Amino acid sequence: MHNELNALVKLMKALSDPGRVTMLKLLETRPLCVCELQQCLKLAQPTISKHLRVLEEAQLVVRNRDGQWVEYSLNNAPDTPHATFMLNALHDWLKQDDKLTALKTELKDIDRRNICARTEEQ
Amino acid sequence: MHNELNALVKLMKALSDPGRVTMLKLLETRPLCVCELQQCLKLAQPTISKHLRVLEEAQLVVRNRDGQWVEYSLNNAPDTPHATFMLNALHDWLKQDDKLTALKTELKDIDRRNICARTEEQ
DNA sequence: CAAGCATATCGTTTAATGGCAATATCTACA
DNA sequence: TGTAGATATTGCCATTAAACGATATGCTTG
Repeated sequence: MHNELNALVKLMKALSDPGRVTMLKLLETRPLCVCELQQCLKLAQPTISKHLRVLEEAQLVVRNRDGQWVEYSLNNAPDTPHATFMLNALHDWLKQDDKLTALKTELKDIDRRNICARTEEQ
Repeated sequence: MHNELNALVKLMKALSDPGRVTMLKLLETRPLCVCELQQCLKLAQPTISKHLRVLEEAQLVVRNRDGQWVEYSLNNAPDTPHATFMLNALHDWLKQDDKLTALKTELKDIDRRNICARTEEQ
């Protein structure tokens, strides 16, 4: 279905989850891989992956393999302009959110090369 | 919960349903009561009412009683600027949607004074 | 090519959503 | 006041969505 309404609804649905919005805000800082997002969001790895797939299908993020990691970044050239529009809007929003700024700070100390998913899960 | 993130997610959730988006697009034409929206959307009256409540809680529409009817219109003075922003965005979107333009045309022939909900349901 | 880590997928459970019929509430008016 | 129409609420069912553990896949490196 090449329906603009459907695409729009899918985009809005993708933005309808606090975890996914948080991910997008974190990706404003820099591209991140799954394990880095997992560290920040304290969610199980499959949950993060699934959220990222939703964001990808809404054209909000793109994936690039980086060795053993998969790096996700904000999509700055989506098929539809709506995704870009919403990413720009989101960039201006939530600037005062303490939780988000704390997470972004925390991000500075996170390095994908120092993360072991198995052991961190405990 | 005076959380901007939560409010944002609630706003996006409200925009995550094709029926609700359609309602907002129709309300761009003029204020509408429940029975008029029901005529356009072909959904049961309680369903329309429930959708309108979601839109209202997201600050996207306001309600005003007009005699025996309740008139809903786009909210142009919400507490948060996000709702206005999204209504403006929506105004520019979906301009080519055939189904929507057809509905808006149909709207011209719809008059709340000629609608009898009970009989229309058959 | 085997081991190890990162990521994706599968299967399941629980919670949230959307739809409707039935019913309650509110307004107008005879 | 009592009847009728418009809207809201309630209760219920079907579908979707979110979370997780278990497991499969992919890449890197010994």
